[in-house]
Amino acid sequence: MNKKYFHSEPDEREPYTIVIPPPNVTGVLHMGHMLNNTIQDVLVRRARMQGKNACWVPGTDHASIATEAKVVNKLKREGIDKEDIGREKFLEHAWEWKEKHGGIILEQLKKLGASCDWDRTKFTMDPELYESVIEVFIDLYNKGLIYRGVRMINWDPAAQTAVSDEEVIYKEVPGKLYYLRYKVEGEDDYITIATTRPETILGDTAVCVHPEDERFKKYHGKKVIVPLVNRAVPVITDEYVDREFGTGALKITPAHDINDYELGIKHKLKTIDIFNDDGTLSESAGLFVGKDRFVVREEIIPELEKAGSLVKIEDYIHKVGFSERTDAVIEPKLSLQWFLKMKELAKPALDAVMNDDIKFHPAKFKNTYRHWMENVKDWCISRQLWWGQRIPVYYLPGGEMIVARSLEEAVEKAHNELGLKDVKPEDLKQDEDVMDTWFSSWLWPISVFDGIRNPDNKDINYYYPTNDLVTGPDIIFFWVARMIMAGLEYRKEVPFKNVYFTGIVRDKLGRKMSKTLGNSPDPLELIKKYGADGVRVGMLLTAPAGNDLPFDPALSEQGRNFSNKIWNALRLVKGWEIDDKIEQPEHTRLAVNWFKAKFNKTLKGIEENFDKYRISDALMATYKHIWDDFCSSYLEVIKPEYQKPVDKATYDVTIEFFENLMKILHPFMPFITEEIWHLLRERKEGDDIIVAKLPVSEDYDEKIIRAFERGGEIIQVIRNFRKDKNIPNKEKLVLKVKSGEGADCIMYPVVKKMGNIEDIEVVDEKPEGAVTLIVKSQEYYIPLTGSIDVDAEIKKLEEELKYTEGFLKSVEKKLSNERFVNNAPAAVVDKEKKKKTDAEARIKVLKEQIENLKG
RNA sequence: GGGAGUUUAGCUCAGUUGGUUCAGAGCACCUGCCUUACAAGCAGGGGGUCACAGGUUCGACUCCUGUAACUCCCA
Repeated sequence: MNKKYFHSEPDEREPYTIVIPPPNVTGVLHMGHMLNNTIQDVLVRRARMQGKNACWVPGTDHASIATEAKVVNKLKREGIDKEDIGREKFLEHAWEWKEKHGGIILEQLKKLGASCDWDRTKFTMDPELYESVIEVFIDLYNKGLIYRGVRMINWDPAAQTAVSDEEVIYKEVPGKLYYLRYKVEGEDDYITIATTRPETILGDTAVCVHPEDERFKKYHGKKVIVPLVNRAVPVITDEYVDREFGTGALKITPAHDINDYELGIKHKLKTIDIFNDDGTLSESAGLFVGKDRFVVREEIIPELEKAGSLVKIEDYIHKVGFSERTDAVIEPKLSLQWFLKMKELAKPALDAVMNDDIKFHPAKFKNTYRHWMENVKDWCISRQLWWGQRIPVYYLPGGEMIVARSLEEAVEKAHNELGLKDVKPEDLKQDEDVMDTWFSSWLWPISVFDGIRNPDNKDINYYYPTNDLVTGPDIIFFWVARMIMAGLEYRKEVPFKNVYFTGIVRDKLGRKMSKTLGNSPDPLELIKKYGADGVRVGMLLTAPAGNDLPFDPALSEQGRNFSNKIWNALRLVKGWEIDDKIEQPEHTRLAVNWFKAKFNKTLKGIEENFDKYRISDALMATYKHIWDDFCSSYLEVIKPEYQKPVDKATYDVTIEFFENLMKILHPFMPFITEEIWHLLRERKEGDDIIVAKLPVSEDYDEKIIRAFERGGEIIQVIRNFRKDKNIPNKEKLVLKVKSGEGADCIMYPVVKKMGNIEDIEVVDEKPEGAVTLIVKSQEYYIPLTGSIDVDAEIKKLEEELKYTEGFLKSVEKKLSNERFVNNAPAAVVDKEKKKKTDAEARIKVLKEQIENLKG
């Protein structure tokens, strides 16, 4: 669409805003994106058609670890080492890479039909977004929420950077449990410990036992000798130790295990860091220096055996943390990092969700959210990388820290605030690290409107808070929670009103789709095969909120078939010859009235579905309404006889119906609906469906809907009758109605047309040689010229009778239960009574029929 | 190990405050049709002890308790 319909500027209309969850700039479109963005597009298109000023802001994030890794690899292939060319040159390469490969994903989204405001495309490293991040860092630092400290962090030895707790994935892997014995100092006795990581004994600074554990009481206060390195370390006691695990004695390596670290602080133990940043052993290990941790794990065993320290080895399955980005085994490591205090920020953010200022769909994720927020830990926001916003902190040779936007500002601060008048720019050294990518993303709903730097600008005031956020539950903490914190901190207002959590797209076997498994279909191939509309429908049909979605490419086929059905309906309608002199037939008039009512009823249901964010239900309702009600029912009724023209009134109203149907379908299937819209009638410039006014449901006549249903039932028994008796549809029949209460139905003209009935007339008695059809308790007769199979008829009727009698019995049983009649609400009892009389009437009819046939 | 959630037709899921508008939908399956919009279709049809066991109630898919299986999150 080149007509700028996707673009939005603030005006007097009500805004409707979505910010895209920014995909990784170097990524390519996968099925998860398809689902996610299809849902956003449905919401945006609907809002636009409701007359709101719809704005969907697209963009990408810089994905520091992933992108840096890619650029490093590329340079490596060219024989260039990152360290050799230095920071600035490296960043040039990174930008070059971004310009070349970045944004492919946005082009792919366009193919899907995503109606983003492409003029507003943002990138987390754009100058204004970069600056926003820096401003926020400085602000939070000044508020005392950001601090620098040595903490145990998750170290990714492959990317050589710290990662946050959320970026560690724990997996169960088979390993070994090694039993090692430590000699008690000065005695001929040993304590045996169990460990999964024998290489870390080089960093041991204690052995810990449970204070109550009788087995070890005699060792309290003594020292043991760490094998190989022969270091004497104390035996300490702590209730943390699980007596059941291993031998009940635990080796303590404060530098390389988070729990050991805590114990180390508590018991004031020494800390020996035996690893280098790349996962090899350092000088302080004393042995195996320079060798990789996993190599050492193998090599240390024979050494331990030689030393007589190895007791036994058992197979053991344990959980190991892996880096989300590089899949390297995470090394807990002590490191100097920047942290953001979370407690204060979390409190209001938790409240906002719990009191429904922000609604989660489905609501079950409130639990997950609360649990995390109540146990929130400080966020490690520094990354040892170059691709990202560099931490705005400058160090003086004396160790003083200055937080400043620029070197100039830092120098100035040194002069004026610290009184260090002779500080020169070259004396200052900026922190080498950059910030976590999520530290950009958490500002996204604000920073895309420049609301951090210019908190009172037109865009932010108009578009913020945004309406809906559509994302996966896997990043509820990474992103959703933190955006809420940032929103409340910087705008004093939630960043969005609703969060729609999609499911995770899986393959037919229930496996998560991933590149490594190769089980993900290429979305663009699918689009080529089934059309963007088809794929959109296929995705949405099986994707209720929060449920995982086992994707089967065949689902897109259903979507394509639906497109096909619509094209055929158009072909039918546009193929009619129009005659403005003929009258509208009665059956058509009835069908038109019925369809109006049915349309409004369906529309009401769809509106309710959208209110509850039940997108797939809304689509299914639309789908059935078009296929079943419009194509199978309405068009079949009004369809003129072969090669006969249609009256003008009917044609006009049918086009109108068609238009309305295309409108309600448009958010789901933008391409076909726009095309059909222009084929339905001549349009003026700018009369496009994307900006058409969405119909709003009106009151409707329920009676006519019920009457049509009844007509349908009659048609069905006639059709079954024809099939039974092998009477072709072309042969006209006469239908007689037994006189009485239920004899009338306003839809008889429709029945005549659809059942190919010559005439419907009311009679008092069953005509000679006629077959009886029963709808509810109303009798119909069809006179037959040939003979009828009396025995078969009787048999059928008797089966029917038996069933109805059984039914009556169960109802009577209920009604004869005094406690039911006394306790149940009157309406329920009445309903049962009605059922009873209906059943009785039907039984009477059936019995008479059988008598007649036998007689 | 701690917490949350799920369990309804072959598959994916609806089922609001307990009462035949509650046992449903789509797909798949079976049967018959190349009927002049559409075989990517039309007309019919079969299929579920609502995970299991108890309990509350006149009445339970729906409420309570326990059991089992699966999923996710956290450690």
